[in-house]
Amino acid sequence: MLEDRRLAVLRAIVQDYVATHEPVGSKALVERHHLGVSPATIRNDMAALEEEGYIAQPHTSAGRVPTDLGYRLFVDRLSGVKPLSSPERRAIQEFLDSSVDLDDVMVRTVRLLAQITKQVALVQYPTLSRSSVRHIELIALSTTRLIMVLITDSGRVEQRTIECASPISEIALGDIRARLLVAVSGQSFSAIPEILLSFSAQFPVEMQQLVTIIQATLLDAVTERIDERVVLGGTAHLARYGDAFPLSIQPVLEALEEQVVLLRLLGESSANTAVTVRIGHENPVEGMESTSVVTARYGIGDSSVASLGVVGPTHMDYAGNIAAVQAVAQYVGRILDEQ
Amino acid sequence: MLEDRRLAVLRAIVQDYVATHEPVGSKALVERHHLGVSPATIRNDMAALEEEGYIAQPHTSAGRVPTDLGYRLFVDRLSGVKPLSSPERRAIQEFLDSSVDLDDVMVRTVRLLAQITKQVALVQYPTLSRSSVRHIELIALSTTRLIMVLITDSGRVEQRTIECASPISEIALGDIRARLLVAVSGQSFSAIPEILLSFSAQFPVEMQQLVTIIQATLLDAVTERIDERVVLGGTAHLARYGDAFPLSIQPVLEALEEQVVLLRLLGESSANTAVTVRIGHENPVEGMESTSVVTARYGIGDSSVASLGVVGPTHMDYAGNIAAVQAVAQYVGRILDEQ
DNA sequence: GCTAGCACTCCAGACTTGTGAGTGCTAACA
DNA sequence: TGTTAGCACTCACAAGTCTGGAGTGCTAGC
Repeated sequence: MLEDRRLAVLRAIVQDYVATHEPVGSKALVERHHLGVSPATIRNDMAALEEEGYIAQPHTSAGRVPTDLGYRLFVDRLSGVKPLSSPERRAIQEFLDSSVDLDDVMVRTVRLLAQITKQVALVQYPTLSRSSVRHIELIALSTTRLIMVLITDSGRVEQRTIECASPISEIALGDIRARLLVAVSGQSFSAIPEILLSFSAQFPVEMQQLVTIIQATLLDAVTERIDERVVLGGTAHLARYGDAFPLSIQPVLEALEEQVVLLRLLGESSANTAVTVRIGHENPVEGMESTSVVTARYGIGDSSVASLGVVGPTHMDYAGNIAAVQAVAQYVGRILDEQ
Repeated sequence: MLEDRRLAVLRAIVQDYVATHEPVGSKALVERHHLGVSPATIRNDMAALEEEGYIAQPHTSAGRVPTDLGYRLFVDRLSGVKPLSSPERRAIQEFLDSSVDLDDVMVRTVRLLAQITKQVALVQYPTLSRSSVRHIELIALSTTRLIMVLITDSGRVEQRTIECASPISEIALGDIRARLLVAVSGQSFSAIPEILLSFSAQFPVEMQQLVTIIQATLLDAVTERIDERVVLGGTAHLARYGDAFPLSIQPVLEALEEQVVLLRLLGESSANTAVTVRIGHENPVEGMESTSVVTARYGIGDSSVASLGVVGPTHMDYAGNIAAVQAVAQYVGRILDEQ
């Protein structure tokens, strides 16, 4: 009972603080939420909450502000998800439905997510490790340059230009192309390295150089992780906080320019479908100690393939953002499924 | 002579203001630049310059600040380019030399430019209108979906997925593929629409639907302007200005999220190789009245194909930025030439 | 266990004041 | 005619002071 009210107080503090960005005091609390007790009582609860580290005072005689720990408790036990309205859901559906290819889906998703949440949005490209080769093409651009185009069963196209020291004969190239096609077509990416091991053996010594370089390029293409690409959008929302944003937004903007950082932010979400929230210093990235990250895995079929999420100040609307991230993750999975 | 000194005063004001971001007064001016006259004289010149609209006072008893018009005059007649140091040049060369494909060149360029100038950098993809078709491939992904891959002589790969209402027969597809290859291979993009006009006539009626959709997709691919893509980087530099940046950086960040806006910013630079500077309200984009844009065309061979540039506050280091943009444009052209 | 009351703290905003940078003007000078 | 020195004037800015009010913790009583 007592315990219950204390949590209610914490919830109220978080909600008010998120709404106003100003320290919230005991009196304002009883006025805005019908807690059924007097400010004095709330003060006792607040003292206890502060003792336990969930809230803090910027200075004496100021209201309380949730700590990272407080947000954590709020998210874990108190927030609940705020379901999207059905017009919102419909908007998502329609918006994503009209995308034409993978790049387009990614760009649209990031825009959508940024727009709904009014935060910075991140979307990671789906991993290709389970892809298999649909087609491979080798085309000469000049006597010493050629291009390799790799098409996967999911319709993804990868390209590589290859520079060769000595001139390439059309015949040799055709030969390699044909054999390569036979060898790898239909094979999964993960099987390719194995296959390539013995591939060059079937060619005469004078072609070895060319074969080797083509082989290396293909190997590079199938082992390169496209899922290390992250699309970013909505950075303008950062500026909206003005002074309310702790310190400057510069370190945050800087961090967000690094692909590596974006990947770390999206991180390894634990569960498969659940939404992960990293609050403040729980975040592994330097310079982003005052931001929170809400991420979810999205999947094609029922295997999860990559993450997406939003980044914002710790005093964000967790319930809303969690709902949005979850919903978008679901829809993206569905869209990719269809394609 | 008098005229000369007045311009020297303007130059000094711009330089000091750019360095300090604070209104500059007559006394400070004679101290920092050896103008050989007294503050009182400078004041007269300043009054004249203000009269003519080149400088302004934020308020009485404050120093002077250059107006957009003042910057304009400075850029046109006073600044001169500040050549890059040779280590800088070497760094550019090395940095760009190690790029592997077009996307990579674009990304590296934008990073480089942002880093050198400490501003937001923009790089437009080179136009393809003079490209020609090297190879075209049609590959079935499922019974109703196929992918078209178009490879240009410059090594650029364009892809499109095609959805078909009725199942596609392998034989029909092979047929179309072969004829399409004959029809368009080696042809320039600009010639393709003409060629396609009569293309579908050679197929029997039951294949018309498929042929039509493939045709439409190809047409779309060759007429789509890849040069409408712009890469952006260095947005974190915007935040560096803090309060020094007039108003908020939010509208600027918002504007920069729109591809269309980026294109307008890069705009049609007049001359071929010269650097174009748009100052403050000269800028065609709403919300960016207090930013300046320095752009240059870059070219493959000696035809100019696209633009790159930087965006920053009007009180930027024009001499430095102009030099950097020019140099990078040159190197990028050279790199693309080699490829 | 809750509440009312009270003394205490201390920020935020309003107001005041002094300082100094900067100006424009005028009169003298070269 | 252009330059300079001097002077009175303006006005933002910083520092200092004051005050109201929001918020707290504590204690005694219900």
